[in-house]
Amino acid sequence: MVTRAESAAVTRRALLDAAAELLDLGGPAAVTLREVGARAGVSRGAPYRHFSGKDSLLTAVATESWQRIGDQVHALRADPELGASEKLRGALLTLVRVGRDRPHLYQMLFRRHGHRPEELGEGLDRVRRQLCGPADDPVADRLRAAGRFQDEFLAVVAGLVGERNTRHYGALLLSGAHGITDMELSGHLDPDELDASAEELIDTLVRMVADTGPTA
Amino acid sequence: MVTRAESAAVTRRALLDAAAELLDLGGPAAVTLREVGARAGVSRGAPYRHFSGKDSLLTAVATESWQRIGDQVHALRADPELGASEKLRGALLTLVRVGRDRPHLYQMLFRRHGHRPEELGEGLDRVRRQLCGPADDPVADRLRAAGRFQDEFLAVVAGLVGERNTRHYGALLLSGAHGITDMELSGHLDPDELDASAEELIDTLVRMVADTGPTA
DNA sequence: GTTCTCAGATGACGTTGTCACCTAAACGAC
DNA sequence: GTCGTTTAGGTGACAACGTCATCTGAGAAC
Repeated sequence: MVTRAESAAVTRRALLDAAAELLDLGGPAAVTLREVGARAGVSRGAPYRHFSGKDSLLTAVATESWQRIGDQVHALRADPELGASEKLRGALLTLVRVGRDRPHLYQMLFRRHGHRPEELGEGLDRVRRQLCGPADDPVADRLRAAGRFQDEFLAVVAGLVGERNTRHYGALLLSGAHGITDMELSGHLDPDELDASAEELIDTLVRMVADTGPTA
Repeated sequence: MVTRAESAAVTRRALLDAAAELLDLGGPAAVTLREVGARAGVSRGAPYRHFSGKDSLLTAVATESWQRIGDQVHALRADPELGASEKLRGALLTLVRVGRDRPHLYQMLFRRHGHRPEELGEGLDRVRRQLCGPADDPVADRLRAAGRFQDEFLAVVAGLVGERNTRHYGALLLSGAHGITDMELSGHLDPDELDASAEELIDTLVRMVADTGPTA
């Protein structure tokens, strides 16, 4: 016999997996609640028993990905065979790797929420709900998971620059790695125009911070 | 009397303006072809006479924005009262300003296209068309407009680092500014966790490049 | 055994992007 | 001027989507 809680957990897992798979294949537009339900072996309305809507489901997928990334940096931080700058390089390249392997998922990691739905006329209720509505639960979870990753990352940065500069240079390094990844994914790092493999850019960034950070 | 070409150009302009306005108000989801048509004084199907679809319309809006940004950097580059590092700082802050003033438009500037629509099963034809289909004309225009901005930007960078390093450090600076902007917009630059106003981060970045770039 | 609870199924509704078809006015050739 | 052509724009229709109200049936609580 299968308890109800067990079966619900299995379904929830299957929904998340199906959503992640469809997201990888065709981006957010390909994540149809109908198709997600079908791949999870349930019907179109079933996801609403586990998530408040499509946005919430996609946000949950992003949350799990942030947790995995945080775990990876945690493991990398504990590796005794790596030096401080190697750990930092590895942590930054983790973002690049996720971006290359799963570009649509990467986009979800940095999705914006709730920007200026101020004066939307009288219609467009659907859009307003989408922007203002579920901005409480799942988004907060995602930012919390991202915060855990940032804590791990800052611990790595602290090994390279002084305690006093960790938060500032951590933000700079993180923004830099994200920007490099995002520029590459969006096709704005044209090799004919810019001398710019992501790895070389990150190496330059790490080197500059290692040279400047501790003494600044 | 109004010639047909004039009236069509007016309509096209009105469509672009309406789309940009709706984009600012509620993001891409709020840009409805029906509402765009209504605000432009035409009907729901009229936009298809000027753009191949919704994606093409939004891409055209982004293209115009890249052109404006390129013009701004061009004007800033010609300003005789600014030093090299001030010009660079101003160019980078241009991106930050666009991101803050018009976050949804900023997202369109770096939108991805055509990622892995490989094995999408038998259904989902709509998604496949959306990913593979109009990836020829309007996207190329957008990247061309962004390239013009990059040329202007690289000319600014060349004033700070040597000719030999311009393309590499230009890519690094551009990626850095974009990453900083995008992290701020997506809520990942928590002031409690990271010591990170966008302005300070960009100042640090410019200072590091100015110290390291010319000699590397 | 009876009642409650809740995961899931189903029908329905409104909205959307997109297309096929139609209309009429500007245009070019003569 | 007239006549066919071109084309911006309007309209009807269709499928797909997110979402909700409602129903059903099986585990859980007593």
